Amino acid sequence: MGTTQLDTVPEPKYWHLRTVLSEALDSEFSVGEILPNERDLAARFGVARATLRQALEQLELEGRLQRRRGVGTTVAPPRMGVAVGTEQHTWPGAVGDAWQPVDCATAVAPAAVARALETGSEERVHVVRRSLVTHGQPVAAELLYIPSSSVPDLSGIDAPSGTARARSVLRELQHLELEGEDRAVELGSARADDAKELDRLPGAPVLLVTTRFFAEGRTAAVSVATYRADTCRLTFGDTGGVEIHHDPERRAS
Amino acid sequence: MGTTQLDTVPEPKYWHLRTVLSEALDSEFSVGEILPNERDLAARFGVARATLRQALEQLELEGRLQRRRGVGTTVAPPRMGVAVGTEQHTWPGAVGDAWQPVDCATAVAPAAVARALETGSEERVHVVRRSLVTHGQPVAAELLYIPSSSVPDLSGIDAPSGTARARSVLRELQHLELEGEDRAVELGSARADDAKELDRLPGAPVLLVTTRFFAEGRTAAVSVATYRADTCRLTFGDTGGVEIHHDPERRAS
DNA sequence: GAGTGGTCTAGACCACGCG
DNA sequence: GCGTGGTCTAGACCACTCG
Repeated sequence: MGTTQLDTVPEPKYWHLRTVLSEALDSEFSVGEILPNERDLAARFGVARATLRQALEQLELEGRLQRRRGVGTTVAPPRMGVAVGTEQHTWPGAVGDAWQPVDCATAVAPAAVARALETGSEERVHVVRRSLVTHGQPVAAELLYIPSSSVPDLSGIDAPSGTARARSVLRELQHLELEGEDRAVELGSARADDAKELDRLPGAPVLLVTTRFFAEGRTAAVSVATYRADTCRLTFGDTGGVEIHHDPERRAS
Repeated sequence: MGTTQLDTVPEPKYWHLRTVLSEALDSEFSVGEILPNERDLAARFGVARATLRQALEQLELEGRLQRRRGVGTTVAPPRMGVAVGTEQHTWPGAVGDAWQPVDCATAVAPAAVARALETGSEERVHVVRRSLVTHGQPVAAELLYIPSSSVPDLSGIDAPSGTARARSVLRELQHLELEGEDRAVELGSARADDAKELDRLPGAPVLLVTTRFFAEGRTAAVSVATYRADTCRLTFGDTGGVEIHHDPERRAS
């Protein structure tokens, strides 16, 4: 006998748990249902609460669960598709744009943004804050950096800041002819203020979408948008995208 | 005296630690440098190792650090931009495609893929595995699902499976006229096999890119690509994208 | 106030890479 | 074999929500 050594590499407990829970979610729970609390679940599976939590974190990352302090853990609905890039490019704030202007101020852009805008690193630019809400749920927060040179006729316009100002800046922007845009997506963690706006805790995983807007042969505006990674699927192209991931019917019958 | 209660809401230790470490990375470390080990760092900051690890996890999620078991924690280089969608659409495997075919088999597609392909849920399709390596580093793994109807002339071709077969299937695909494509990006966690291929642990955060390819008025192929979220920034559009995030020079001088 | 998830601790052992 | 990060435990307390 001895050690037959045929035992496969031991799978971590939390990973195995994740799988077991995932299957249970498919077969025994429906969307919105509340799971037993963490202490009970941990006891039921015979693991420490921290281990159980590691498994839940995975499932939350995958958009399968939603946890809220003081409330409980619920089964999340499938991720919602959010259209990010359509084939026909338009300025932010154009008709049909679902984003809501929140306010506007002038500030010095972060160095990397200033570089993209080719403004001096001391130069103040317009910063329009917008937010995207779908089905009553906050989905994304955006900061739009617009140098004065892109909105030259913004002079004696009424409000110095606030929502009205934001609308004015966006309106002025439409006067430029948009020549193209350029986009990047990466993983990030929510800063404290974004987290609050998105109704998440600081450090929550988010998808950062950075867009450069080109006009008059230069970068006329830069947008940095923060999407909730747990609830969103970003779609590109006109047709809306397929919902492929996590499919309970995976196993062939 | 009593509790003046003016103390702000206590920031979690791990979050504060993340900030402190982040600033230290900017000012005192350079790319590739090895940090002190976790036990030492925890002691230095007077926290438990688990707390310190929570802060490191955040920084790894943000692409600032790279941790490898048995080796240590190093300062990560800036994320590399990976072009995902170019304006001129082409089939996978077209000239200039950086993906490497790995092998090919026939299998029953996951239910959601089968639905997109409009094949029967029992029908076997070609599954081409490909991988993307940049600068000697594995970056992404892909599964390409191609129904037989999309590659009708794939008959007496030599190899029944393996890399040669994969190439044959891709070559056949070029004969169709590509009418458009459709893409979605979401956060996921690496399955065991993907994790291995990407040189990560199971559950590592990844960006899932799902693409539908249209030809002859239907979905002719579906690609599911898994990108390392820690090292990649996905770029869309022709110009390559800006590197905006994490910029040490954030503070204006 | 009771119950939830979120944070934190102090310790143990394991899997891996490397010399 | 040694040092690294990865997993796991058993417990404590905190912050939040809701009845």
